Amino acid sequence: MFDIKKIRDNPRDFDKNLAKRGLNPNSELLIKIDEENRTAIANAQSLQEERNSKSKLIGEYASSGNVDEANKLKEEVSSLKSKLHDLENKQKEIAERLKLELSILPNLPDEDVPIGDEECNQEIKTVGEKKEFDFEAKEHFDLGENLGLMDFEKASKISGARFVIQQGSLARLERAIANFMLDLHTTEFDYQEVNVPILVRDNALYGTGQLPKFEEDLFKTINDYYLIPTAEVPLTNMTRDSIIDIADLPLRFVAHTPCFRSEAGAAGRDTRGIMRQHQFYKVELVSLTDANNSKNEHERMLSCAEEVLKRLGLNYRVMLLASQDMGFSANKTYDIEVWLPGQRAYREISSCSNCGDFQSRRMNSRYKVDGSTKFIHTLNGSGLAVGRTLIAIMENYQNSDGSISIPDVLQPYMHNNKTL
RNA sequence: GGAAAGGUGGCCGAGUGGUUGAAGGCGCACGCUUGGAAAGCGUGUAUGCGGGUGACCGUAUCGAGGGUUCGAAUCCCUUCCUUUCCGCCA
Repeated sequence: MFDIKKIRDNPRDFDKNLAKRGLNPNSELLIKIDEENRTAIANAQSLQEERNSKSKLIGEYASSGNVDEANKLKEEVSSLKSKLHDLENKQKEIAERLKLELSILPNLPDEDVPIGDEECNQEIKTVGEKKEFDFEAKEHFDLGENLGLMDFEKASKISGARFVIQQGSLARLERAIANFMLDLHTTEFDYQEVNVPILVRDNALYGTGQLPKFEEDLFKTINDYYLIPTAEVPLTNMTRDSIIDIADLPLRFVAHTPCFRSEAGAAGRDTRGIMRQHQFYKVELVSLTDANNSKNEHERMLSCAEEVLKRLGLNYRVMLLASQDMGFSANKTYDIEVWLPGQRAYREISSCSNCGDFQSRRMNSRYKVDGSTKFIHTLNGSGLAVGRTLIAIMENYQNSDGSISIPDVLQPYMHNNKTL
Protein backbone atom coordinates (compact mmCIF):
# COMPACT_ATOMS: atom_id res chain seq x y z
CA MET A 1 0.00 0.00 0.00
CA PHE A 2 1.33 3.37 -0.97
CA ASP A 3 1.18 6.77 0.58
CA ILE A 4 -0.82 8.88 -1.85
CA LYS A 5 1.17 11.94 -0.78
CA LYS A 6 4.36 10.39 -2.10
CA ILE A 7 2.66 9.64 -5.40
CA ARG A 8 1.33 13.19 -5.52
CA ASP A 9 4.80 14.59 -4.86
CA ASN A 10 6.56 12.41 -7.38
CA PRO A 11 4.18 10.95 -9.95
CA ARG A 12 6.83 10.38 -12.59
CA ASP A 13 9.02 8.24 -10.34
CA PHE A 14 6.00 6.27 -9.30
CA ASP A 15 4.99 5.50 -12.87
CA LYS A 16 8.56 4.62 -13.73
CA ASN A 17 8.57 2.08 -10.92
CA LEU A 18 5.23 0.67 -12.02
CA ALA A 19 6.72 0.18 -15.46
CA LYS A 20 9.46 -1.95 -13.90
CA ARG A 21 6.68 -4.19 -12.66
CA GLY A 22 5.29 -4.30 -16.17
CA LEU A 23 2.33 -2.10 -15.29
CA ASN A 24 0.87 0.90 -17.04
CA PRO A 25 1.27 4.37 -15.55
CA ASN A 26 -1.33 5.01 -12.92
CA SER A 27 -0.39 8.20 -11.12
CA GLU A 28 -2.64 10.39 -13.24
CA LEU A 29 -5.73 8.43 -12.28
CA LEU A 30 -4.72 8.21 -8.63
CA ILE A 31 -4.01 11.89 -8.38
CA LYS A 32 -7.30 12.71 -10.04
CA ILE A 33 -9.23 10.60 -7.53
CA ASP A 34 -7.17 12.09 -4.72
CA GLU A 35 -8.05 15.58 -5.85
CA GLU A 36 -11.72 14.71 -6.04
CA ASN A 37 -11.43 13.27 -2.59
CA ARG A 38 -9.82 16.37 -1.14
CA THR A 39 -12.37 18.64 -2.73
CA ALA A 40 -15.14 16.48 -1.33
CA ILE A 41 -13.50 16.63 2.11
CA ALA A 42 -13.30 20.40 1.97
CA ASN A 43 -16.95 20.67 0.93
CA ALA A 44 -18.16 18.38 3.67
CA GLN A 45 -15.99 20.05 6.28
CA SER A 46 -17.29 23.54 5.68
CA LEU A 47 -20.83 22.31 6.21
CA GLN A 48 -19.77 20.37 9.28
CA GLU A 49 -18.21 23.49 10.66
CA GLU A 50 -21.47 25.36 10.20
CA ARG A 51 -23.44 22.59 11.86
CA ASN A 52 -21.07 22.36 14.80
CA SER A 53 -20.87 26.06 15.53
CA LYS A 54 -24.63 26.53 15.31
CA SER A 55 -25.29 23.51 17.46
CA LYS A 56 -23.00 24.94 20.08
CA LEU A 57 -24.97 28.15 19.99
CA ILE A 58 -28.20 26.21 20.45
CA GLY A 59 -26.70 24.74 23.58
CA GLU A 60 -25.85 28.18 24.89
CA TYR A 61 -29.27 29.64 24.07
CA ALA A 62 -30.99 26.67 25.61
CA SER A 63 -29.09 26.97 28.86
CA SER A 64 -29.74 30.72 29.06
CA GLY A 65 -33.44 30.20 28.35
CA ASN A 66 -33.51 31.87 24.97
CA VAL A 67 -35.93 29.38 23.45
CA ASP A 68 -36.93 31.35 20.37
CA GLU A 69 -33.39 31.84 19.13
CA ALA A 70 -32.64 28.22 19.82
CA ASN A 71 -35.61 26.99 17.82
CA LYS A 72 -34.79 29.23 14.94
CA LEU A 73 -31.27 27.85 14.78
CA LYS A 74 -32.53 24.31 15.07
CA GLU A 75 -34.48 24.74 11.88
CA GLU A 76 -31.45 26.17 10.13
CA VAL A 77 -29.26 23.27 11.08
CA SER A 78 -32.01 20.82 10.23
CA SER A 79 -32.09 22.11 6.70
CA LEU A 80 -28.35 21.47 6.33
CA LYS A 81 -28.68 17.85 7.17
CA SER A 82 -29.60 16.17 3.95
CA LYS A 83 -27.07 18.16 1.99
CA LEU A 84 -24.35 17.33 4.48
CA HIS A 85 -25.34 13.68 4.39
CA ASP A 86 -25.00 13.61 0.61
CA LEU A 87 -21.62 15.31 0.70
CA GLU A 88 -20.33 12.92 3.33
CA ASN A 89 -21.50 9.88 1.40
CA LYS A 90 -20.00 11.14 -1.79
CA GLN A 91 -16.69 11.73 -0.06
CA LYS A 92 -16.70 8.25 1.47
CA GLU A 93 -17.35 6.72 -1.92
CA ILE A 94 -14.42 8.55 -3.45
CA ALA A 95 -12.17 7.61 -0.55
CA GLU A 96 -13.14 3.95 -0.96
CA ARG A 97 -12.35 4.07 -4.61
CA LEU A 98 -8.96 5.59 -3.91
CA LYS A 99 -8.22 2.98 -1.30
CA LEU A 100 -9.19 0.15 -3.63
CA GLU A 101 -7.06 1.53 -6.46
CA LEU A 102 -4.12 1.79 -4.08
CA SER A 103 -4.64 -1.61 -2.49
CA ILE A 104 -4.40 -3.54 -5.75
CA LEU A 105 -1.03 -2.07 -6.69
CA PRO A 106 1.98 -4.27 -6.01
CA ASN A 107 5.00 -3.16 -4.05
CA LEU A 108 7.67 -1.43 -6.12
CA PRO A 109 11.05 -3.02 -6.72
CA ASP A 110 14.10 -2.07 -4.74
CA GLU A 111 16.83 -0.38 -6.75
CA ASP A 112 19.04 -3.46 -6.93
CA VAL A 113 16.31 -5.63 -8.42
CA PRO A 114 16.90 -6.52 -12.08
CA ILE A 115 14.22 -5.20 -14.41
CA GLY A 116 12.25 -7.63 -16.50
CA ASP A 117 10.39 -10.94 -16.39
CA GLU A 118 11.66 -14.23 -15.01
CA GLU A 119 14.16 -14.52 -17.87
CA CYS A 120 16.00 -11.69 -16.13
CA ASN A 121 16.31 -13.39 -12.76
CA GLN A 122 19.94 -13.25 -11.66
CA GLU A 123 21.82 -16.18 -10.32
CA ILE A 124 23.64 -14.96 -7.22
CA LYS A 125 25.50 -18.12 -6.33
CA THR A 126 25.51 -21.88 -6.45
CA VAL A 127 26.43 -23.96 -3.43
CA GLY A 128 27.44 -27.62 -3.62
CA GLU A 129 27.63 -29.94 -6.59
CA LYS A 130 24.95 -31.70 -8.57
CA LYS A 131 24.73 -35.24 -7.34
CA GLU A 132 25.84 -37.81 -9.93
CA PHE A 133 24.45 -41.32 -10.02
CA ASP A 134 25.71 -44.45 -11.77
CA PHE A 135 22.11 -45.39 -12.45
CA GLU A 136 19.14 -43.44 -13.72
CA ALA A 137 17.84 -41.22 -10.95
CA LYS A 138 14.10 -41.53 -10.33
CA GLU A 139 11.61 -38.84 -9.49
CA HIS A 140 10.33 -38.69 -5.94
CA PHE A 141 6.83 -40.00 -6.67
CA ASP A 142 8.19 -43.16 -8.28
CA LEU A 143 10.51 -43.70 -5.35
CA GLY A 144 7.71 -43.09 -2.84
CA GLU A 145 5.19 -45.30 -4.57
CA ASN A 146 7.69 -48.11 -5.11
CA LEU A 147 8.50 -48.09 -1.43
CA GLY A 148 4.79 -48.24 -0.67
CA LEU A 149 5.04 -45.10 1.40
CA MET A 150 3.34 -42.59 -0.90
CA ASP A 151 -0.20 -43.13 -2.14
CA PHE A 152 -1.84 -40.69 -4.53
CA GLU A 153 -4.69 -42.93 -5.56
CA LYS A 154 -5.96 -43.42 -2.03
CA ALA A 155 -5.63 -39.68 -1.38
CA SER A 156 -7.63 -38.79 -4.46
CA LYS A 157 -10.49 -41.00 -3.32
CA ILE A 158 -10.66 -39.00 -0.14
CA SER A 159 -9.82 -35.50 -1.35
CA GLY A 160 -9.34 -35.46 -5.12
CA ALA A 161 -6.36 -34.25 -7.09
CA ARG A 162 -3.26 -32.61 -5.60
CA PHE A 163 -3.33 -34.52 -2.33
CA VAL A 164 -1.15 -37.34 -1.05
CA ILE A 165 -1.09 -39.86 1.72
CA GLN A 166 2.32 -40.60 3.17
CA GLN A 167 2.86 -43.45 5.52
CA GLY A 168 5.31 -45.03 7.92
CA SER A 169 8.92 -43.97 7.77
CA LEU A 170 8.23 -41.41 5.04
CA ALA A 171 5.62 -39.68 7.19
CA ARG A 172 8.12 -39.70 9.99
CA LEU A 173 10.82 -38.29 7.73
CA GLU A 174 8.63 -35.33 6.86
CA ARG A 175 8.06 -34.68 10.56
CA ALA A 176 11.82 -35.05 11.16
CA ILE A 177 12.57 -32.45 8.50
CA ALA A 178 10.21 -29.96 10.13
CA ASN A 179 11.61 -30.60 13.59
CA PHE A 180 15.16 -30.23 12.36
CA MET A 181 14.34 -26.88 10.77
CA LEU A 182 12.50 -25.57 13.82
CA ASP A 183 15.33 -26.62 16.11
CA LEU A 184 17.93 -24.97 13.90
CA HIS A 185 16.13 -21.64 13.61
CA THR A 186 15.17 -21.44 17.27
CA THR A 187 18.43 -22.59 18.84
CA GLU A 188 20.95 -21.04 16.46
CA PHE A 189 19.27 -18.16 14.70
CA ASP A 190 17.26 -16.42 17.40
CA TYR A 191 13.83 -17.14 15.92
CA GLN A 192 11.00 -17.59 18.38
CA GLU A 193 8.78 -20.58 17.72
CA VAL A 194 5.13 -19.63 17.40
CA ASN A 195 2.02 -21.71 17.06
CA VAL A 196 -0.49 -19.76 15.04
CA PRO A 197 -4.08 -20.01 13.83
CA ILE A 198 -4.30 -21.45 10.35
CA LEU A 199 -7.81 -20.12 9.86
CA VAL A 200 -7.77 -16.35 9.53
CA ARG A 201 -10.09 -13.48 8.76
CA ASP A 202 -10.02 -11.32 5.67
CA ASN A 203 -8.35 -8.45 7.52
CA ALA A 204 -5.22 -10.47 8.15
CA LEU A 205 -5.01 -11.43 4.49
CA TYR A 206 -5.56 -7.87 3.45
CA GLY A 207 -2.67 -6.89 5.70
CA THR A 208 -0.16 -9.18 4.04
CA GLY A 209 -1.47 -8.44 0.54
CA GLN A 210 -3.30 -11.63 -0.52
CA LEU A 211 -6.57 -9.69 -0.48
CA PRO A 212 -8.32 -8.04 -2.18
CA LYS A 213 -6.57 -9.11 -5.36
CA PHE A 214 -5.85 -12.80 -4.99
CA GLU A 215 -8.93 -14.24 -3.39
CA GLU A 216 -9.19 -16.99 -6.00
CA ASP A 217 -5.90 -18.50 -4.78
CA LEU A 218 -7.35 -19.08 -1.34
CA PHE A 219 -9.64 -21.60 0.31
CA LYS A 220 -12.52 -20.07 2.24
CA THR A 221 -14.81 -21.73 4.74
CA ILE A 222 -18.56 -21.25 4.82
CA ASN A 223 -18.09 -19.12 7.96
CA ASP A 224 -15.89 -16.66 6.15
CA TYR A 225 -12.62 -17.93 7.49
CA TYR A 226 -9.77 -18.41 5.08
CA LEU A 227 -7.20 -21.19 5.32
CA ILE A 228 -3.75 -19.67 5.35
CA PRO A 229 -1.72 -20.03 2.15
CA THR A 230 1.41 -19.49 4.27
CA ALA A 231 2.24 -18.83 7.92
CA GLU A 232 3.50 -15.45 6.74
CA VAL A 233 -0.10 -14.29 7.20
CA PRO A 234 -0.57 -14.93 10.93
CA LEU A 235 3.09 -14.31 11.79
CA THR A 236 3.33 -10.95 10.05
CA ASN A 237 0.00 -9.90 11.51
CA MET A 238 1.37 -10.47 15.01
CA THR A 239 2.08 -6.74 15.23
CA ARG A 240 -1.10 -5.52 13.55
CA ASP A 241 -2.56 -2.32 15.03
CA SER A 242 0.25 -1.94 17.51
CA ILE A 243 3.26 0.17 18.28
CA ILE A 244 6.52 -1.57 19.17
CA ASP A 245 9.38 0.06 21.01
CA ILE A 246 12.38 0.10 18.68
CA ALA A 247 14.41 -1.51 21.44
CA ASP A 248 12.27 -4.65 21.03
CA LEU A 249 13.08 -4.96 17.32
CA PRO A 250 13.85 -7.03 15.43
CA LEU A 251 11.18 -9.60 16.18
CA ARG A 252 11.92 -12.98 14.65
CA PHE A 253 9.23 -15.65 14.43
CA VAL A 254 9.24 -19.16 13.05
CA ALA A 255 6.21 -21.40 12.62
CA HIS A 256 5.57 -24.82 11.19
CA THR A 257 2.10 -24.95 9.65
CA PRO A 258 0.09 -26.55 6.92
CA CYS A 259 -0.49 -24.21 3.99
CA PHE A 260 -3.47 -24.29 1.66
CA ARG A 261 -3.54 -23.08 -1.90
CA SER A 262 -6.18 -23.48 -4.55
CA GLU A 263 -3.58 -23.42 -7.34
CA ALA A 264 -6.24 -21.75 -9.46
CA GLY A 265 -3.92 -20.74 -12.28
CA ALA A 266 -1.73 -23.83 -12.22
CA ALA A 267 -3.82 -26.37 -14.10
CA GLY A 268 -1.54 -28.89 -15.76
CA ARG A 269 1.61 -27.82 -13.94
CA ASP A 270 3.41 -30.28 -11.69
CA THR A 271 0.46 -32.62 -11.74
CA ARG A 272 2.45 -35.61 -10.58
CA GLY A 273 3.91 -35.99 -7.14
CA ILE A 274 3.89 -33.64 -4.19
CA MET A 275 5.55 -30.67 -5.86
CA ARG A 276 2.35 -28.65 -6.03
CA GLN A 277 -0.35 -29.72 -3.59
CA HIS A 278 -3.45 -28.05 -2.23
CA GLN A 279 -2.06 -28.73 1.23
CA PHE A 280 1.57 -28.80 2.30
CA TYR A 281 3.77 -28.07 5.28
CA LYS A 282 6.12 -25.18 5.48
CA VAL A 283 8.47 -23.80 8.11
CA GLU A 284 8.14 -20.06 7.75
CA LEU A 285 10.44 -17.30 8.97
CA VAL A 286 9.16 -13.80 9.60
CA SER A 287 11.25 -10.84 10.75
CA LEU A 288 9.95 -7.46 11.79
CA THR A 289 12.53 -4.70 11.81
CA ASP A 290 12.94 -0.96 11.82
CA ALA A 291 13.38 0.83 8.52
CA ASN A 292 17.19 0.89 8.68
CA ASN A 293 17.71 -2.79 9.30
CA SER A 294 15.47 -4.62 6.87
CA LYS A 295 18.16 -4.95 4.21
CA ASN A 296 20.60 -6.59 6.61
CA GLU A 297 17.85 -8.73 8.00
CA HIS A 298 16.96 -9.87 4.49
CA GLU A 299 20.51 -11.15 3.90
CA ARG A 300 20.50 -12.76 7.32
CA MET A 301 17.20 -14.49 6.65
CA LEU A 302 18.49 -15.84 3.35
CA SER A 303 21.52 -17.27 5.10
CA CYS A 304 19.30 -18.94 7.72
CA ALA A 305 17.34 -20.67 4.99
CA GLU A 306 20.53 -21.60 3.13
CA GLU A 307 21.97 -23.17 6.27
CA VAL A 308 19.18 -25.75 6.24
CA LEU A 309 20.19 -26.87 2.77
CA LYS A 310 23.87 -26.85 3.63
CA ARG A 311 23.35 -29.12 6.60
CA LEU A 312 21.20 -31.45 4.56
CA GLY A 313 24.00 -31.61 1.99
CA LEU A 314 21.81 -30.42 -0.87
CA ASN A 315 23.03 -28.57 -3.93
CA TYR A 316 21.23 -25.30 -4.51
CA ARG A 317 21.44 -21.93 -6.18
CA VAL A 318 20.21 -18.52 -5.08
CA MET A 319 18.30 -16.40 -7.55
CA LEU A 320 17.58 -12.69 -7.25
CA LEU A 321 14.15 -12.33 -8.76
CA ALA A 322 13.51 -9.81 -11.50
CA SER A 323 10.93 -7.07 -11.03
CA GLN A 324 8.13 -8.86 -12.86
CA ASP A 325 8.69 -12.21 -11.19
CA MET A 326 8.39 -10.98 -7.60
CA GLY A 327 5.34 -11.50 -5.47
CA PHE A 328 2.81 -8.77 -4.88
CA SER A 329 4.07 -7.46 -1.53
CA ALA A 330 7.82 -7.77 -2.03
CA ASN A 331 10.31 -5.08 -2.92
CA LYS A 332 13.10 -7.63 -3.28
CA THR A 333 13.06 -11.41 -3.31
CA TYR A 334 15.65 -14.17 -3.24
CA ASP A 335 14.53 -17.61 -4.32
CA ILE A 336 16.51 -20.64 -3.32
CA GLU A 337 16.31 -23.43 -5.85
CA VAL A 338 17.37 -26.95 -4.98
CA TRP A 339 18.75 -29.46 -7.45
CA LEU A 340 16.41 -32.38 -8.11
CA PRO A 341 18.30 -35.20 -9.83
CA GLY A 342 15.10 -37.08 -10.76
CA GLN A 343 13.69 -34.04 -12.49
CA ARG A 344 17.10 -32.84 -13.61
CA ALA A 345 16.15 -29.30 -12.68
CA TYR A 346 16.57 -26.63 -10.05
CA ARG A 347 13.24 -26.03 -8.32
CA GLU A 348 12.16 -23.40 -5.85
CA ILE A 349 12.37 -24.53 -2.23
CA SER A 350 12.41 -21.16 -0.49
CA SER A 351 11.51 -17.59 -1.23
CA CYS A 352 12.81 -14.79 1.02
CA SER A 353 11.23 -11.39 0.58
CA ASN A 354 11.69 -7.96 2.00
CA CYS A 355 8.35 -6.14 1.96
CA GLY A 356 9.59 -2.86 3.43
CA ASP A 357 6.67 -0.94 4.90
CA PHE A 358 4.22 -2.16 2.26
CA GLN A 359 2.46 -4.64 4.54
CA SER A 360 2.78 -2.66 7.74
CA ARG A 361 0.86 0.22 6.18
CA ARG A 362 -1.96 -2.19 5.49
CA MET A 363 -1.74 -3.68 8.98
CA ASN A 364 -0.99 -0.46 10.81
CA SER A 365 2.10 -1.94 12.45
CA ARG A 366 4.37 0.73 13.77
CA TYR A 367 7.38 1.25 15.98
CA LYS A 368 8.37 4.12 18.16
CA VAL A 369 11.73 5.81 17.81
CA ASP A 370 12.67 9.09 19.47
CA GLY A 371 9.05 9.83 20.18
CA SER A 372 7.86 9.49 16.61
CA THR A 373 6.07 6.49 15.15
CA LYS A 374 7.09 4.84 11.90
CA PHE A 375 5.94 1.84 9.92
CA ILE A 376 7.90 -1.29 10.60
CA HIS A 377 9.51 -3.32 7.86
CA THR A 378 8.33 -6.87 7.33
CA LEU A 379 10.21 -9.80 5.86
CA ASN A 380 9.23 -13.37 5.25
CA GLY A 381 10.97 -16.44 3.95
CA SER A 382 10.51 -20.17 3.79
CA GLY A 383 12.92 -21.94 5.99
CA LEU A 384 12.07 -24.21 4.12
CA ALA A 385 9.08 -25.68 2.30
CA VAL A 386 8.91 -29.05 4.04
CA GLY A 387 7.26 -31.07 1.27
CA ARG A 388 9.74 -29.87 -1.31
CA THR A 389 12.61 -30.59 1.06
CA LEU A 390 11.27 -34.11 1.31
CA ILE A 391 11.34 -34.34 -2.50
CA ALA A 392 14.93 -33.08 -2.57
CA ILE A 393 16.08 -35.57 0.03
CA MET A 394 14.35 -38.46 -1.69
CA GLU A 395 15.81 -37.66 -5.08
CA ASN A 396 19.30 -36.74 -3.89
CA TYR A 397 19.67 -39.58 -1.38
CA GLN A 398 18.17 -42.37 -3.49
CA ASN A 399 20.09 -45.59 -3.94
CA SER A 400 20.16 -47.98 -6.88
CA ASP A 401 17.91 -50.45 -5.04
CA GLY A 402 15.24 -47.78 -4.64
CA SER A 403 15.92 -47.21 -0.95
CA ILE A 404 16.61 -43.76 0.40
CA SER A 405 19.44 -42.84 2.73
CA ILE A 406 18.69 -40.52 5.61
CA PRO A 407 20.92 -37.40 5.84
CA ASP A 408 23.14 -37.42 8.93
CA VAL A 409 21.49 -34.45 10.61
CA LEU A 410 18.08 -36.11 10.40
CA GLN A 411 19.07 -39.49 11.77
CA PRO A 412 18.62 -38.45 15.42
CA TYR A 413 15.01 -37.65 14.53
CA MET A 414 14.61 -41.06 12.82
CA HIS A 415 15.50 -43.54 15.59
CA ASN A 416 19.06 -43.26 14.24
CA ASN A 417 18.08 -45.26 11.19
CA LYS A 418 20.27 -44.72 8.15
CA THR A 419 17.83 -45.59 5.39
CA LEU A 420 14.19 -45.91 4.58
C1' G B 1 -25.84 -23.23 21.91
C1' G B 2 -28.28 -20.25 26.46
C1' A B 3 -27.45 -15.97 29.99
C1' A B 4 -24.71 -11.65 31.38
C1' A B 5 -20.90 -7.77 31.54
C1' G B 6 -17.55 -5.03 28.81
C1' G B 7 -14.48 -2.61 24.57
C1' U B 8 -12.39 5.11 25.95
C1' G B 9 -5.47 8.22 24.51
C1' G B 10 1.47 4.78 24.71
C1' C B 11 -0.84 2.15 29.33
C1' C B 12 -4.59 2.21 33.44
C1' G B 13 -9.10 4.56 34.21
C1' A B 14 -13.45 8.52 34.84
C1' G B 15 -17.26 10.07 32.01
C1' U B 16 -25.44 8.28 30.32
C1' G B 17 -27.16 14.10 25.35
C1' G B 18 -24.52 20.40 25.09
C1' U B 19 -17.58 24.58 24.35
C1' U B 20 -15.43 16.65 26.33
C1' G B 21 -10.19 15.49 22.19
C1' A B 22 -12.09 13.68 26.47
C1' A B 23 -11.08 14.32 34.33
C1' G B 24 -7.40 11.62 37.23
C1' G B 25 -3.22 8.44 37.40
C1' C B 26 1.03 5.90 35.14
C1' G B 27 4.60 6.35 31.45
C1' C B 28 7.45 9.70 28.46
C1' A B 29 9.96 14.68 27.32
C1' C B 30 11.86 19.25 29.03
C1' G B 31 12.89 22.59 33.15
C1' C B 32 13.68 23.60 38.47
C1' U B 33 15.86 21.27 42.71
C1' U B 34 20.68 17.97 43.86
C1' G B 35 27.69 17.02 44.47
C1' G B 36 25.12 13.04 41.58
C1' A B 37 20.83 10.04 41.47
C1' A B 38 16.00 9.10 43.49
C1' A B 39 12.02 11.70 45.40
C1' G B 40 9.58 16.37 44.92
C1' C B 41 7.80 20.59 42.08
C1' G B 42 6.51 22.90 37.31
C1' U B 43 5.45 22.62 32.10
C1' G B 44 4.34 19.71 28.06
C1' U B 45 2.76 15.09 25.90
C1' A B 46 -2.86 11.21 20.44
C1' U B 47 -3.60 10.45 15.30
C1' G B 48 -5.52 11.09 10.26
C1' C B 49 -7.20 14.64 6.82
C1' G B 50 -8.07 19.76 4.71
C1' G B 51 -6.37 24.90 4.58
C1' G B 52 -2.04 28.50 5.64
C1' U B 53 5.04 30.33 4.20
C1' G B 54 4.18 30.15 9.45
C1' A B 55 2.24 30.86 14.59
C1' C B 56 -2.20 28.50 13.67
C1' C B 57 -7.29 27.41 12.01
C1' G B 58 -10.92 23.76 10.65
C1' U B 59 -12.57 18.71 10.56
C1' A B 60 -12.84 13.57 11.85
C1' U B 61 -11.61 9.75 15.29
C1' C B 62 -13.96 6.94 22.52
C1' G B 63 -13.73 -1.43 18.67
C1' A B 64 -16.23 -1.12 13.44
C1' G B 65 -20.57 0.23 10.48
C1' G B 66 -25.41 2.39 10.28
C1' G B 67 -29.44 5.29 12.72
C1' U B 68 -32.07 8.94 16.14
C1' U B 69 -31.07 14.28 17.35
C1' C B 70 -30.11 21.12 16.27
C1' G B 71 -26.05 18.44 18.89
C1' A B 72 -23.76 11.50 20.45
C1' A B 73 -18.09 8.64 23.99
C1' U B 74 -23.15 8.95 26.16
C1' C B 75 -29.58 6.74 23.17
C1' C B 76 -31.10 2.77 19.23
C1' C B 77 -29.75 -1.15 15.51
C1' U B 78 -26.09 -4.38 13.15
C1' U B 79 -21.34 -6.48 13.51
C1' C B 80 -16.43 -7.84 15.47
C1' C B 81 -13.69 -8.78 19.79
C1' U B 82 -12.89 -9.76 25.23
C1' U B 83 -14.52 -11.68 29.97
C1' U B 84 -17.86 -14.54 33.34
C1' C B 85 -21.65 -18.36 34.31
C1' C B 86 -24.45 -22.64 32.27
C1' G B 87 -24.67 -26.52 28.48
C1' C B 88 -21.79 -29.35 24.99
C1' C B 89 -17.06 -30.93 23.54
C1' A B 90 -11.12 -32.43 21.41
